[in-house]
Amino acid sequence: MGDGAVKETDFVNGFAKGLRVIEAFGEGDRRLSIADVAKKTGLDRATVRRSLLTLAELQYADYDGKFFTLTPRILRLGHAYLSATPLPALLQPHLDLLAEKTGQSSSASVLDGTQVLYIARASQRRVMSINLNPGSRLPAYCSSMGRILLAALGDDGARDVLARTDLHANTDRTLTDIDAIIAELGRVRQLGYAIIDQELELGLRSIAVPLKNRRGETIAALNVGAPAAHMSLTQLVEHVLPLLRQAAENISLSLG
Amino acid sequence: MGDGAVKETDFVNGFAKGLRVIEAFGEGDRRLSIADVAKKTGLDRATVRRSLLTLAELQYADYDGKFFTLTPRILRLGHAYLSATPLPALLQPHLDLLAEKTGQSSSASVLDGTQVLYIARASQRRVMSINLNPGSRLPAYCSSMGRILLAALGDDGARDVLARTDLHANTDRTLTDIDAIIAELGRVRQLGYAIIDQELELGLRSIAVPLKNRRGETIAALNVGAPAAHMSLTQLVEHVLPLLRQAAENISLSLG
DNA sequence: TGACATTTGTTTGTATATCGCACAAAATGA
DNA sequence: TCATTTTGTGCGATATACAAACAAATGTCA
Repeated sequence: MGDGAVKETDFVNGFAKGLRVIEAFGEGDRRLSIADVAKKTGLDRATVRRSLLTLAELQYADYDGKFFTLTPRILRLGHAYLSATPLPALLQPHLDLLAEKTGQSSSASVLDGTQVLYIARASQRRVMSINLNPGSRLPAYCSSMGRILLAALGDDGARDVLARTDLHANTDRTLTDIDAIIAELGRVRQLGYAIIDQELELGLRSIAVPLKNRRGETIAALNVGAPAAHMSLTQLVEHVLPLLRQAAENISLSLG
Repeated sequence: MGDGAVKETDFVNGFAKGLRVIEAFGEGDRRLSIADVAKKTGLDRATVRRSLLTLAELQYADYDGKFFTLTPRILRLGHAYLSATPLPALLQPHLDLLAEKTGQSSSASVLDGTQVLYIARASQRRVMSINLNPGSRLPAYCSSMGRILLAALGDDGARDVLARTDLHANTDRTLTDIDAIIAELGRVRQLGYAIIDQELELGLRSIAVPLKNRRGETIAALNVGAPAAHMSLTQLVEHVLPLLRQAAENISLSLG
């Protein structure tokens, strides 16, 4: 099944398919029928049905005879990561402080495929039209943290990711040309920070810096996002950037 | 396999076992060997091995040849719930506001078995020795939101849950006698709020109120937690309780 | 150190469970 | 009503679980 090096007998198909079924609830509707999930996942309806009934039996999902919905219990799975991994817990108080000092929202993320994956967040106020929390994903190519994480991959690595990305213009400011983005990543590397000015969503600006371990490797990105009406680009660089860098520095030190 | 009404053929064992494997990472160490997980879950080593290799193949886990660790990608699963369910997103700005007004942490939770399960949280400062986030769980019998949610079950329902709970004294103030807790739940019902004064952890107080839908059913609990040194019981009731009630009222209205 | 016991990871054989297909039944809509 | 979509169900082919055996690593003690 896998294209990797593992033997077929070392792979549990039923488990892998079940995980795809859970993820089918990620985008859009929370109430899905068996046929809905089958369409979204491309799995056989009979297989989807068994997976969903398994989730319902374990109370990870509710079933009203027609539609399935995930229950909060499914949060246990992500929590297994959040509680066991030191990084998110370590970041949280620093993000809280950043949010407090700037009066805006502050987040941390890592790269997951072509997307930025939020691992921690402190929100002072809701800044975007969508709700962000640990587990949320945004496209890397047009988010400030994504630019930081792509820049850390080097030109070749970044180009690989971008080649796999669906580059579309969320606003009329969005960079969608690979070479233009690669050039921007060079500036990001040189300056040590990335700024996104309404490329993801009109009215939203954000600035991000890398979080590095002792070996100088970028292990995550930190950002502060603000409504364009609240923060000019100049303010972001002059007022927020020093705070971000300070936070990154403090966190790096406590990484030990 | 299940003890419910589903037929055996409608249950995917491999999936159910894989989920148990993921949850094995929830408590304690983030680096687990095959044997570690087998011990924690009670599953056969060979079965655990294939589940873990499946997770690694799908990049939900890393494997260094000896230990497995979950990757942030596992957050996608919990996010499937958070992004698809309106309640957590609806709650977040209200919790943010509560945290800002009180200068403390504010959370929302639902009951999951004998435990309180956090579905949203706004932290001004870290108040507890442990890190809480969506997916975190605390025992219901000795937490303020737990008392609210147990009270909503009625005496019989609450007694059922408590009978299944491992009641132990976290501090010398913890109520561990079922009848004493049931009596307290009566007061909670009457007053419309629950207060925990260092029953869960020394130095921590918290106050919670129910969040009700239009039919008057309790669908979640909201709380504010504070270090005992920052908030007296009187302050909680006189200053925080009105804010909590106001928030619950506002949220109820926006439930439509 | 070296022999022995324990633990761990991996493989194998076999009974059993699961998959995906094809079809039946039920629901939905024109 | 009929057409369409969705759900439920036997069935043969295949995949998986379990137990047991094995190999490798690790720990223990004289």
